[in-house]
Amino acid sequence: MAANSQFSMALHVLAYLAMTGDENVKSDCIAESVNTNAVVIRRLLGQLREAGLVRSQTGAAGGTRLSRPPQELQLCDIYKAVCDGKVFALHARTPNPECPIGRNIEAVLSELQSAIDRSVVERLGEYSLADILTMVEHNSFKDAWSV
Amino acid sequence: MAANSQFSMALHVLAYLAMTGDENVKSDCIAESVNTNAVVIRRLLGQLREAGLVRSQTGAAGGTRLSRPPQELQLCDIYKAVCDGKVFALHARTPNPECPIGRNIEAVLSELQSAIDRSVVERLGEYSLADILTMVEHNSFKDAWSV
DNA sequence: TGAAATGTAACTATACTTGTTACAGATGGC
DNA sequence: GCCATCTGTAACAAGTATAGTTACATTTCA
Repeated sequence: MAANSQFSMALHVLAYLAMTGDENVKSDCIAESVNTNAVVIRRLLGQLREAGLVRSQTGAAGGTRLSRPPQELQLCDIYKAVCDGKVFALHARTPNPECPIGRNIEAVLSELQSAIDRSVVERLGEYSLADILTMVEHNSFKDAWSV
Repeated sequence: MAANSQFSMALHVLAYLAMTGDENVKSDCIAESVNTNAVVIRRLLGQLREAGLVRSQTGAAGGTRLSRPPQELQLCDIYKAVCDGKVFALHARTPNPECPIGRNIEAVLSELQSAIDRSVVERLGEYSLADILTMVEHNSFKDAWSV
């Protein structure tokens, strides 16, 4: 229970909603598919809702559905909705400013961090939720992720 | 104290070793620059040594130095030496195999994970430790990381 | 009004990272 | 040979993030 599986769960949840189409889906149903607790799902849906990716209704007959068709949901939007988007972290403590390296390394690392994070987002932007759904339904992912 | 700053520390340490050149550097000196404990540095150096990026000598007058010139140390090698290289994690629990999504999503996510991780490594492979040292020394990182 | 759903707070268990102390082993200088 | 000095590593503490769980207020429809 350590690394961040939020993105994986989010894709699972959204693929499920894409499959069910334009109807309210209960968090219990999703939780059963993901094999976790319904509250975990509702927490995740909360982030997706904030990002405008899904809509929810409270009350009886309530539930959640996609706010846009799967073709219009890019993976980078999903990633940004549930992750902080940092591939690596900067120093925990600020380095020694009296050292020539320590004085300047943070600025350089920060730029590098931005560049790497940006490349991840760009790569994820090449695919939509519809692509994921297609691959899941056909179970044919071979050759799908162009190298 | 949560996210992984190993890669940042590794770049700092290696930049320091690149600056000092071909001499044995004590973990105490590096620790002072990074602003942490010498044991933390020695632990990190252990991983870099396993990956063949540095050499160490025990005993008095011992220390650590680069095993190759900075131009030949690619950032992707450093990344792979100290990180597991996963931008995101897969499900904590295996999804429900009786659900059409749950049954196939893991394979698709695994492929996606590989593709994203690969793109990070490729991006990091565009730079060497010498590039980092140059940027740190000149403190001119603007425009350095081509978008 | 009541059943059924969401939204959210609170708590626990687990695991990872970092920092720290302690000490065995290696090495070079005297 | 002895000793100061360094590495390598085990062991432990502290802080923090994720995930799982229980509980409950709130909303909504029939």
